[in-house]
Amino acid sequence: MKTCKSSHLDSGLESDLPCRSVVKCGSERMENAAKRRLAANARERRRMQGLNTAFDRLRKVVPQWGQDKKLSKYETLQMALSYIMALTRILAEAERYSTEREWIHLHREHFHAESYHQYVGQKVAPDTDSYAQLFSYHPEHFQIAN
DNA sequence: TAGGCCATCTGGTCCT
DNA sequence: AGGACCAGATGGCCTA
Repeated sequence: MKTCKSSHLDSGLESDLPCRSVVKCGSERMENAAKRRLAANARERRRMQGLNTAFDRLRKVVPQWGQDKKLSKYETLQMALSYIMALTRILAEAERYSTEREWIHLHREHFHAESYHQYVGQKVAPDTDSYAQLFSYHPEHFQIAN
């Protein structure tokens, strides 16, 4: 990379250039470089903050297994992956067993009786055990998918 | 105190 | 040229 100093010395035209002295030109360049660096740092900070906001939003829609500690970024991604796959599976099942009666009957066969009653009677969110049956990711013992 | 997680800085690369 | 994205380095904080 050519420096300001060397280009000025190479040209030999000092009086017509905006930087009258080599020292001033060098310091201005360094000042500009520092400014650009600071601006880039700020942009990078904003970018990472945006990324973290997205992770927070993802954490809110992904099951947490009643954990008081929030999921790490890696765990959040793994959980989201499993969650999406589970929901996809449920949708596929629902399509296959087209009527609601058949679909509920299917789940009575697959879930504990108490989960079934919760689902049918109260329409409340299933407990975490039922979730655990639905999809494979569990924070304590997940494996890297490959 | 070691290990995990995270934020930030930084230089490189790619894209517009 | 400047911005976005990425990966490596570094240091701080927290927990077992």
